[in-house]
Amino acid sequence: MSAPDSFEEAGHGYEPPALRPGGIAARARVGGARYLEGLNPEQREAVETLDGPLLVLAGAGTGKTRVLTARMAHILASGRAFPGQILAVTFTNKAAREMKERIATLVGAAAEGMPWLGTFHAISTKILRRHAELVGLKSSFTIIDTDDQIRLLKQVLQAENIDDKRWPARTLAYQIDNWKNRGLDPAHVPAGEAAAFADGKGAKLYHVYQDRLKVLNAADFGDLLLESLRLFRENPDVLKQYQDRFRYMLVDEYQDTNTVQYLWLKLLAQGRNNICCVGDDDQSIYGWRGADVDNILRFEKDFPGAKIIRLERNYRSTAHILDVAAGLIAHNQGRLGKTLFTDGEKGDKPTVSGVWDSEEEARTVGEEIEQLQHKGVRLDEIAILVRASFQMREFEERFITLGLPYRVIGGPRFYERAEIRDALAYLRITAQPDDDLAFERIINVPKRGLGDASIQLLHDHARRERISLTRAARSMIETEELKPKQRQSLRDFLADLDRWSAQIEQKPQGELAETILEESGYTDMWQKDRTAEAAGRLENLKELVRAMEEFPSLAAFLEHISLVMDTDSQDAGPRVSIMTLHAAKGLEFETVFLPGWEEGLFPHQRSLDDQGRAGLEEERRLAYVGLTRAKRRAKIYFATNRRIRGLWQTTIPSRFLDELPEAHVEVVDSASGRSYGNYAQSRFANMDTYRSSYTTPGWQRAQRRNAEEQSEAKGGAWRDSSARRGPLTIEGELVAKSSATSSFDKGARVFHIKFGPGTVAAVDGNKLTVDFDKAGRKMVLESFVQAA
DNA sequence: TTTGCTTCCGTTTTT
DNA sequence: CGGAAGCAAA
Repeated sequence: MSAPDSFEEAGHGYEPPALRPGGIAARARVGGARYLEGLNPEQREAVETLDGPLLVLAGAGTGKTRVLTARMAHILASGRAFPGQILAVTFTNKAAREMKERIATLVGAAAEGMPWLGTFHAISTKILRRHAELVGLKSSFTIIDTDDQIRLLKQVLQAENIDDKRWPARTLAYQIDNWKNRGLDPAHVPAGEAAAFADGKGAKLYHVYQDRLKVLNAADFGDLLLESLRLFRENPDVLKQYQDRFRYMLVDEYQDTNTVQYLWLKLLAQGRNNICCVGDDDQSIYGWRGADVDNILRFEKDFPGAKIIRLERNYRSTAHILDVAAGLIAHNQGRLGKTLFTDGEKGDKPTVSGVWDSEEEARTVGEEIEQLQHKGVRLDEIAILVRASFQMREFEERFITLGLPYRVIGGPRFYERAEIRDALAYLRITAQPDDDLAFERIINVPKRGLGDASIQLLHDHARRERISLTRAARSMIETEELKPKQRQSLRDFLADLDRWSAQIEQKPQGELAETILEESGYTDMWQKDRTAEAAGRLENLKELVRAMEEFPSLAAFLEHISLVMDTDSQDAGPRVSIMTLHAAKGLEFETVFLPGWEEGLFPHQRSLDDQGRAGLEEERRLAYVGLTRAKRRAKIYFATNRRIRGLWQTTIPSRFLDELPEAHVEVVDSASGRSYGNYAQSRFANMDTYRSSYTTPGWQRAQRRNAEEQSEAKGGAWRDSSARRGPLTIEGELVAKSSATSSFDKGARVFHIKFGPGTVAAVDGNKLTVDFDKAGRKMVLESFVQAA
């Protein structure tokens, strides 16, 4: 990022001609612009209102992205700005990418570049790199993630002699993030909060941490925003440059902005005052990570003269679904107010079913999906949206048994996986020998006999001499401080490093990465590992190398990796999606299953305890988000019993169920024909009808189950618990259907995607009982394993 | 330095 | 109950 790019010359202080013959403007203008076609009046107004602050309140499924992209096309086509003069911010890379693609289709290559379309973080980074020295960084600064952040904080705590048991680094990291989200640097932390951590040392630690980051020439995610805000505040001339430059600003998902982001936007908008924010207060579900709904609620006050346009015409869901969602969200108080409608069909009423427990819930959902499948519904049009990820397991297990293809969305991102982070650390340390965090991460991975003790010595030396760990290592292999074995090991490692860095210019980065991973013994380490995940990890490493090849150089790759690397591995074939409600925002499915609508789980107890009414309202918005994902069918479930932390607990139907407008909801019995939880009871909130948990069938069953499970192998318990439940269709069906004989014999070695390698213990038609090396005994369908 | 055992804790997650 | 993290013993 050293070469000054086109910033200085491109459009700085230069007015683009209103219309340029032969340019985009002329092309798009002919016969009423193409990008305006098919917009409804409100959407069109939102696209054409270019001057002054504008808030577009875009309900779920009302064509928000369409408006944003059309608006950009309009700005470009009308010659009001060059691509480089539009600032367009999103929260995720995915959103940014989608927007880029859609603009490209609208206006063709003209939008190429759109250099300032990106995430808050990507754009701040870009700005920060240009003026890094003004905030005490070098433009090549490293962006560290949460993991590095915590390790660094541990060191800080240690250096300050603070017991990291009583005051965990995680908590401090959380606190610092929190401050950064609110735009507070160490000097501005409120005294009360500063005192709350480590007996008043909170602010001091924050300060020390920031200093350490500067020494390491590093910034954490929070810094990207906070430091660029500081840059603007302390350097009015720099701010002015950007204010002049950005003739038009667009902000996606404005309800998710936190305080720094808000302040940052506000500063920039003071230039041209053409800021358009798009969002939906009813879909604000990230309060717990700093998003401040008030930002959107306050818009008119913050930006005087602001215009508000509501998009309420919904193009996604049927009327009943919208009515149910509307009825629910109407229970929230702090909202701008907006009611979705559709001219489309009424459709099916969303259903609410009570089931006995989570097992029956998974079974019922599984059966319904199979029925839908028979009706011709594609599996990738079906999603299961849960409140908490532990709910996923039961569905996964059920689907494995059924042989129903599914995919779990979410989970650790690609670049957060240990193996990827390790590989990146190797690359970082090769490219930038002074990257202490990278050094520390991999110095003993794979094991080189350089454990905590040796690292501590290195640290001491580095600190004493004020040099990086790599340099410290170089000088320490010349001394007697380390034991001979360690010294040799370290010497070898440094030799490796030198050899690798010498090849940076010679080899394409992909090849270099392969070499490094080979020679360091890293690949080897995983090849020797026989756990279930090892194969996947090696696969991920290959994917990393493949991804690297897309970049022009190793440095370019490293610069982008921390912000842009995505997890999207598009595995083929239609599958049911399982994900959290949070992960579902922005997506849509024909059919949506919404299990676990019970008090305590949804709304989540923690949310209620910590946030009170605000928490409840956010949970309700989450429910709203869930419902509005459905195009045609929404199916809600609640279980009467749920196992939480190993204990069976009797649960109460969620209050949200009572809030659904009765006229638009269908209450159905569970598939087993027995409706355990009585929805009618919950409607009138008669909690007394629930017997004490000591006498409920669930508790008693749990007692029996626990007793039995202790004396049984896992596989046996599985079989047994089904038998105990009376007639269980699934097992009978599967066995009956399987006239085919398995191609595996008892004793065969097999490999399962989820459970890893194992040995076949028994064969029953197309069902195998397998003793997995790691996961224990499981019954699986033959089609789910491969010969190993 | 590494291992196996104990303890603790338990919602959501982008960058 | 199950996973992660931390800690004492080999």
